[in-house]
Amino acid sequence: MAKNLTTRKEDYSKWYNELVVKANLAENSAVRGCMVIKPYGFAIWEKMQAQLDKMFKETGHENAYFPLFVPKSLFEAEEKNAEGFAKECAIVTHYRLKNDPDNEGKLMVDPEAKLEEELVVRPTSEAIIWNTYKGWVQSYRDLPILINQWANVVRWEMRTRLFLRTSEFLWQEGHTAHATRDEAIAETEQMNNIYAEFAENFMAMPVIKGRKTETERFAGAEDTLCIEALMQDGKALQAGTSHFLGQNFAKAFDVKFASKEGNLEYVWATSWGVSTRLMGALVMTHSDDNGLVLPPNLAPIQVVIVPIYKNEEQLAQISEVANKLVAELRATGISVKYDDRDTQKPGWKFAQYELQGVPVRLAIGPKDLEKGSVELARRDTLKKEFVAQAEVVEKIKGLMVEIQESLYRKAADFRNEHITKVENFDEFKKVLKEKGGFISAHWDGTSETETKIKEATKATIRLIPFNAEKEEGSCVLTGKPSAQRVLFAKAY
RNA sequence: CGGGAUGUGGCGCAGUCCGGUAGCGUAUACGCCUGGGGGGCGUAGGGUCGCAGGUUCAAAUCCUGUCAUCCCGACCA
Repeated sequence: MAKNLTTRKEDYSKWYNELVVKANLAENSAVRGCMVIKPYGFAIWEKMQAQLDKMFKETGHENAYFPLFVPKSLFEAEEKNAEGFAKECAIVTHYRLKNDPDNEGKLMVDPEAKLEEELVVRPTSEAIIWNTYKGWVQSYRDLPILINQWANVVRWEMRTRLFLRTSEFLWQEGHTAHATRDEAIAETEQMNNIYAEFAENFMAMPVIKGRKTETERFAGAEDTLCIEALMQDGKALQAGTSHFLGQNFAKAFDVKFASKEGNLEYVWATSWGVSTRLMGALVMTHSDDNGLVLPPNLAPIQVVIVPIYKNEEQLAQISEVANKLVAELRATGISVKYDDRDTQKPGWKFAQYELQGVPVRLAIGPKDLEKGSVELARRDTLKKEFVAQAEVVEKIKGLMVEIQESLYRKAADFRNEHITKVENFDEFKKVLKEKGGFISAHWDGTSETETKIKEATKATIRLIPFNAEKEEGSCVLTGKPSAQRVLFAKAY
């Protein structure tokens, strides 16, 4: 069993940090706040990317790429957006180094190489993209523009954690331009739904869809939709956001088009994104004290086969069976690894693949050769059974679906058990402290109340859920009338 | 940026109070035995003790500064 992993109960955040490193997902780098995503972690990210990219393209989007640097004058054009990010921007001020005359062998910034205009390293790309779109749009015939980019962005964070919050992270950002308000709103909703579908069907992570309050809204947006997930420690995590930007950026960057009727109008905009933060969400949704647990739909290796042998002849016999299974499994689209390295012991391999969350493990030894069986172990339940070699491919095909569903169900049960309705503020504080999770409560709709609750409890309104029934009530803090419950939680 | 903690072979740590030849576990390399859940025995290699100053005959140890990491706040996807 995983020897050195701190348990979730002992210290959840330590467990997370250790797991990310020990499962070979990522590690800290020599650059403060920036991580190295290791091959195994990147393979999971690539699977996420591939699926999302497919979903974006199926809904008519195309990929493009915009610059890393944003001239300060462009950055500040949309004031609210600029203000929102101002405090966490990295800025390029110079373009050259030179030998330091006072310090042999060292370099210094050449003071004569100061840029006339500073460049902001993008914390998000609205500014540079809208400046570009200005040149692309003249007529309603040029619309809509449906573009996505896969990129890195930099937000100078004070406290960082692998995947959850790093100064540089990878993400995709979609930026669309539309002729009408309704069309842009529909796009915003569509993308939020795509995120939800991805989270639930591929990450096996249940999410709640809803709308952000004014305080939590994206800087520069008129409306922010989101999906929120619940982690095993009872904290919420924003897993994706989709913004209706109204005409804010069109006005800031003067992006107008001639409508069918011949009027000059500002275009309507959306932007939407998910980041490598999803990796953190994936870890914290399913994994256990033995290590990572990956849903089959995102596992880089879905099945691993470990031979158990005492000598070369045995290995040769086992490999014959194993290679046949590999071929059969691959033919059905299952990714499988036959780990016949002689440099590691079987027990070590078991532990390692468990730590790395491989959904299904097969072990084949001399006894199996006699019996025509294999030992099959499920990562999610840790249960082992012997399966006839002739039946194992069918069995695994079924398991891929079953494990995927089972992980989702388990996470959904946990999530549902951790949505608690409360009717007054004492109850609110008690539930937050003792149970955690989402708290469903009435709210009077004001930012003042939201802020007071945040200051008193550290819980914020995660979202105003879409699926909530309309229910008259009174605000949990002020007692003022409220038409709907909202979900509060402490958040990542 | 404030409060706290920690920096010692690749990794995890002891040694620091009370200055006197740098140690343990693990990992690595080699050999043999092993092989159905992180194996056993033996041998070997590997450390300017975060960095820079200072005190001292002598500093991992004491003093000053500095940097980094982690935890708790403020900020945030």
